[in-house]
Amino acid sequence: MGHTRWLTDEEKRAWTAFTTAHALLYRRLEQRAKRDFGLSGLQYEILARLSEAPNRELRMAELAGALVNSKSGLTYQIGQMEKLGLVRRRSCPSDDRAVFAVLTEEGMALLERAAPDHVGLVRELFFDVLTTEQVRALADGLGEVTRRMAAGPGETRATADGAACSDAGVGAAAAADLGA
Amino acid sequence: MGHTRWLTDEEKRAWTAFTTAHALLYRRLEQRAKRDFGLSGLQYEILARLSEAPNRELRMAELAGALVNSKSGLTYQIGQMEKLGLVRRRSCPSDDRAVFAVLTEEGMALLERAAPDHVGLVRELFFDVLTTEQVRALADGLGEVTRRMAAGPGETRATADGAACSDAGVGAAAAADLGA
DNA sequence: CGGATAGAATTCGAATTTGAACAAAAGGGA
DNA sequence: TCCCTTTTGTTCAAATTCGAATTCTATCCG
Repeated sequence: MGHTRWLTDEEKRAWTAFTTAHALLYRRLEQRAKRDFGLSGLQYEILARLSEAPNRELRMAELAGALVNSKSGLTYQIGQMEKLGLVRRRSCPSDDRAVFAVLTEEGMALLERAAPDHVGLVRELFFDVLTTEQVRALADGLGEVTRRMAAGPGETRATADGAACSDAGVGAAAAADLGA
Repeated sequence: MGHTRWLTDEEKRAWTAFTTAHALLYRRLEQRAKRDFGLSGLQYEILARLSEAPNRELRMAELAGALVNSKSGLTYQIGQMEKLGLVRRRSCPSDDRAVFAVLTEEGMALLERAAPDHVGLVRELFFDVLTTEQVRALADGLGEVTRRMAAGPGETRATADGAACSDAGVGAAAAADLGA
């Protein structure tokens, strides 16, 4: 309704920094991962997410939600990675509609090789530049932004479901933090 | 060299929040702009950047640098937008290699219609959720991150050049802040 | 049970993005 | 002036992404 409240100079500065920093960082990370390990940015993220998931596996929809990617896009990428042997598909016994993407040993091995570089770059370009207060502000502020958006509408809503369809108690409680 | 310094829990939280918040925000903004005005996210950004530039025009390379996009990608998009009449190309008299992308009246008019929604959404989803301290931390911290990355290596380096090739003193000193 | 509705993933064609190769022009010495 | 290197923007094919169907399954309710 009422007229628009435009951004103040500082808000504008913050917004530009936010979007630009993200774009530059993502580009750098992707270039590195591609050059040294043949991984696209999305592929790295997929490996990382799966490595942290309970059985190193996630349902397609959950994974898509976590990555904020379209379902069809994920179908495509998982297909590519399956060809490469980094991931395999497993269908769910109790729900024939569901499909799990499972990290293979090869996939895990590749992630373990790629992660140090990735994390090193993130540290160098991001965390080494920020103060602890700034890091906390980011975690808190952007965490809240994320939480609200995830709750509200939008195509990308988590499926909730939880730990149904579990394959077996293979243990392997998650993995080291190769996520970032 | 030395072994990797992995991320602390808080760093991890910050990094996830940073990437996820950006992805969710971008998606929302793009959906809106597309649905209501037929503009992709990149197209909106192009309009916004041009509207703020000295003569409502920028050289292709400068624009690509500012948007953190590839040159070829920009060529394509400017082509599309030229078809739509939102932008036109102007070549530079003093340097035959250079090409300016110029915002047309139509383009400016469309931006003026789209900007209130865009900014409104940014405010609602982002700034209304953050405290002033958090906004400052973002602006300062991520601003510094950006500055360092822009300085260092990477395909996306600004061309510096400045205000050569100016067409004429058409005035129209920039425009309102439709940027964000 | 039967039928309607919703959910999960994939398919498919169109649009976009990417990166390498290219053409054209500027700039910089010898 | 004549090369040689750099800068600019475009072109092109291949890879990726997007979104609207499509298919198949589950779930709910009478």
